[in-house]
Amino acid sequence: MHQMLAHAILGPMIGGTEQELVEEWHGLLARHAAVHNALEHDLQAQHGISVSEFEALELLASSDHGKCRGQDLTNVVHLSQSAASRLVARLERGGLVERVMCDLDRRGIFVVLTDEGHKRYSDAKPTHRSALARTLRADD
Amino acid sequence: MHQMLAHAILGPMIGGTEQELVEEWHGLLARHAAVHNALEHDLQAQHGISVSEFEALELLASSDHGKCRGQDLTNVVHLSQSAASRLVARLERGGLVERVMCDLDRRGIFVVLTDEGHKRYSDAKPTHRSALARTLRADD
DNA sequence: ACGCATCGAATGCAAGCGCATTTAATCTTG
DNA sequence: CAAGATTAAATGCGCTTGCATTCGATGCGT
Repeated sequence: MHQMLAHAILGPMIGGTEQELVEEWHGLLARHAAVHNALEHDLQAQHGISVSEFEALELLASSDHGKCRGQDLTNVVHLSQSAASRLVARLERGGLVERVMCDLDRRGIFVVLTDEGHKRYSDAKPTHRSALARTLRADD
Repeated sequence: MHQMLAHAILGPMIGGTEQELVEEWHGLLARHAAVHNALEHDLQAQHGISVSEFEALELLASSDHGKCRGQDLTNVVHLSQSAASRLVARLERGGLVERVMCDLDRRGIFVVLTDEGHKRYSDAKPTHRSALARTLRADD
């Protein structure tokens, strides 16, 4: 309560009032939810893929030969290792990706973008960018 | 590809290069994941509540008489209506909250913070703020 | 006052998530 | 070189989520 007064009287202090931290966090939450929901809806409706799946495809498309190690995917998608594993399994089931054995380290795998996967990514990209442009700057 | 060159040669243009939108989105994703994971871990480990549950308790604690309409909760937690309903059910099961009939509009409910609920919120609050302070400014 | 659209909330259901564990391959150390 | 530690990935499990639907209550137009 008196924190709101301090803010009103002294103006926004750029340091790190508890009040300010909470406001920044709520802003981050709202912003994230808005963009994520829009992306999820548009990508799902128009191309049948989720946000995480798109991020995975994007990493692959920007990689050499459309291939990358399974672990690199895990780092990118902000998901647990198990969830990332199942994400690859889904993409494979959908024919967007293939899993190939890694010769040098036979524990690991390579995830490789198929032609169909590359096409789906290219198709989805404008939808993705458009949703970003619409929602990322909408509420400033 | 030429987008990266444009960025390197012309410098960051503050308008809305596609490249810039994507970078801003990835930053938002990373930031959200970092803070959310830390909050979720700390709140769960030390107080047995999730981030959404904490947000709900915080709304209630800041409301008059610790009561608010079910729909107000839905708006705050960035969850679907059904998920919010189950969230209240969980909180009720845990004894942190009670559902009471709303007399004026008997479709709706009031969600009321119990004494135990208020205590759990007060206990969790420092943990929450501490995690925010640690993660929200950590990676600038 | 009646019937119909709308609203607030709850619930069946399938899918996705994280945690913990498992399996197999690789690295380390004595 | 053998045994234990470590790593990459997959999987069983319980929980949470969103979508679609349902149910009762309310508001509105005629």
